[in-house]
Amino acid sequence: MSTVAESAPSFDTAAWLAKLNDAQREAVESGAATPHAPAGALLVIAGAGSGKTNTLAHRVANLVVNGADPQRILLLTFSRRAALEMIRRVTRITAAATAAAGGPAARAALAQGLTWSGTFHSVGARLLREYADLIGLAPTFTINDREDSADLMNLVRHELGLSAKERRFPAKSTCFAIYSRVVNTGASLGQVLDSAFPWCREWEDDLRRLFAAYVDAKQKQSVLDYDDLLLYWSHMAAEPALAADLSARFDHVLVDEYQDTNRLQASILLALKPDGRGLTVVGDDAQSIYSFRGATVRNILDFPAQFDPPARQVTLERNYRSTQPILAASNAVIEQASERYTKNLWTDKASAQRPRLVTVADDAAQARYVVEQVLEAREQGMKLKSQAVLFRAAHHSAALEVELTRRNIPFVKFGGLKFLDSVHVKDVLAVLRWAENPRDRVAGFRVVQLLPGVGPATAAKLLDEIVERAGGADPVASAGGVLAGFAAPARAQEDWHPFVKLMASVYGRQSPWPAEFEMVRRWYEPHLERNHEDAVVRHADLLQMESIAGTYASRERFLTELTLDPPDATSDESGVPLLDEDYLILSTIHSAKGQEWRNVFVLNGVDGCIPSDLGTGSDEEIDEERRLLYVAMTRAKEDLHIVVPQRFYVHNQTHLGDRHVWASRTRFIPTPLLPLFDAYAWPRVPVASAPSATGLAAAARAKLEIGAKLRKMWD
DNA sequence: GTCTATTGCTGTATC
DNA sequence: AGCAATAGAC
Repeated sequence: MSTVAESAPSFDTAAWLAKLNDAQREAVESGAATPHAPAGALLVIAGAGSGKTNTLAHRVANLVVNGADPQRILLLTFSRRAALEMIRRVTRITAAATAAAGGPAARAALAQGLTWSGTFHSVGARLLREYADLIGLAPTFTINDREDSADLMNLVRHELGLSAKERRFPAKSTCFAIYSRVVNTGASLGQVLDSAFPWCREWEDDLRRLFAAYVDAKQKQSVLDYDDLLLYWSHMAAEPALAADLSARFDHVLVDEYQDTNRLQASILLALKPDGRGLTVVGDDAQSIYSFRGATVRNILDFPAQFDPPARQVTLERNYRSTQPILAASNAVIEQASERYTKNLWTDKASAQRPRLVTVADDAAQARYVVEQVLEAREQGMKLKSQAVLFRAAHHSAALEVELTRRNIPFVKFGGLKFLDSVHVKDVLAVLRWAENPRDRVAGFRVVQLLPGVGPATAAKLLDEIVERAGGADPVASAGGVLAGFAAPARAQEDWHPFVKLMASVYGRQSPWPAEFEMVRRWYEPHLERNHEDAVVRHADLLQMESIAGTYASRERFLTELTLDPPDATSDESGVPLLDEDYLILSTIHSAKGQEWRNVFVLNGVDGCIPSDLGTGSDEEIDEERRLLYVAMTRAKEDLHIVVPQRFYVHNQTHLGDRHVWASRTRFIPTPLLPLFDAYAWPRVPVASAPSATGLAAAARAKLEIGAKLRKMWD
């Protein structure tokens, strides 16, 4: 086999790019022939199911094949799952492209990897650690997830005396949400309060004080929250001395899901590639569903005009995923938006089956319907894994989960509560985080209070002593000593020594990495048993965690990656199904992004769920909810069921407590759109007494209207 | 100072 | 249903 020359080899590109359509091919090849002198910015508007991932992967592969250095390619994706998928595809495509010409050199280069591939946050974390010394950051900084951040906010809130107000101050998670929104959108506190948190308006001044103190606390403790990863990065990139160095690291920057980035992220890109050369962004304005996180669709719409000459735009409109009837219904739903979108999807995949709009009596019937249909499809050879149930909020699947468990059908749920959020897992992680960074007050506060007899006051005293003893120096050196010499309260005496011993060991890194986890777990076990009735179940979680810990190279990597990219599936009590086993997918619509299944069920297609009654404030919010339904519908390849329970159970409605609510069909499928659906009630009326099909549909509609009337009684 | 019981309030989706 | 603040017992 001959080796490939150093210069760009000339392959028969037609062969491996032949499967792409014209638009895709343009997106792949535009400006990619000269990877060392990248062309101007490129925007790819890629509709749902238009082969976006594949196109992006081809583009990266094409760059590599033409001689680009994979390590100088920055590939920003929405999740680590997406990043892994991208790497897998690029590797495969590159291998295929170079095999004919016998290109081991290109393949070898790729094997060393697309090392800079990940989410904005994880790439940010890596860069910040590398540049930490230059920007006055302790390289051992730890990263707070949302809950840790809220806990820190809470500590600060108490210190400022905001908890003892006459009228109750906003909850810690609300405070943090407000703060985060201000940071991510770049709007003022007042604007954010007006638009998203009007009920907190009266607290503006106190909130401003709180946020200032929160920022101060983070800096003193060397902890960063998610937003800081972007914030520090953008400030770093804005610093001329560092900016040159940063942007010179990467020849190509490619961003997936650009519609879900926020202003901070856009500013980072602009700082990295001010003239747009080598910059490619891919996204779909109709699938923007993360504005609650500060994402703005303006990023993608305004992208071309940011550069001179403006970015080149390629639009992928051909859908390869769904059948024509599914696409027709999805297009009709999105067309009702007040905002126009940049494309219309089409397909030549014909089918006689329209998407189904199924009316059922209630939650329980909805669960039975789904189970029955899933099983029927499986009877006909469709694997459970090819089927998915999607819903707006994590708890919408509760009844279904019960039914699936009862019928012994394995499932994996994406989204919702992560097992990282459970107290026992957080306890163990807190020990490790505190060891990594003894300044981390949230972690320390939590750990010390695990000991019986130690409460907030004692914990605060101890943490103060550690910081005091260290002076300005790294507290790792002094923390062990402070612990050993601390006058522990009488009730904690018995537990104190083992605790000191444990911490001394982890501070001193006396055990190599995964072994250290085990040591911490063993220390924690008695506390677990003392505090929790269901210690056995929780213990199993910790063991699972331990095996996960073993897959990371070091404590620092483990902690960082886990907070930035937590495993996103949760198991039910029956345990995680084995990977080779078949299981049904349950997912929030948000977590279903970028995925596809042959058979898709959308739960609770009713007003109050989609749109969520929390998201019906403004037109923008309603449009986002509409896009959410659009995203859900366009996940389906062959069959789509939107289930509409006429009555569903809500809990904790203000003043009224738990109750049943009469629901009406989602406003996103108004009556004129009904012909695009196969609408029927389930269980079906027995054939003998069944009215004609149209009569049945009319009957179903009449029923719905009654539902709406009844619902109005409660408004 | 810590712990438990009680009462009142609460905004979804996620890196 | 789960968290936050408070009261009262140790």
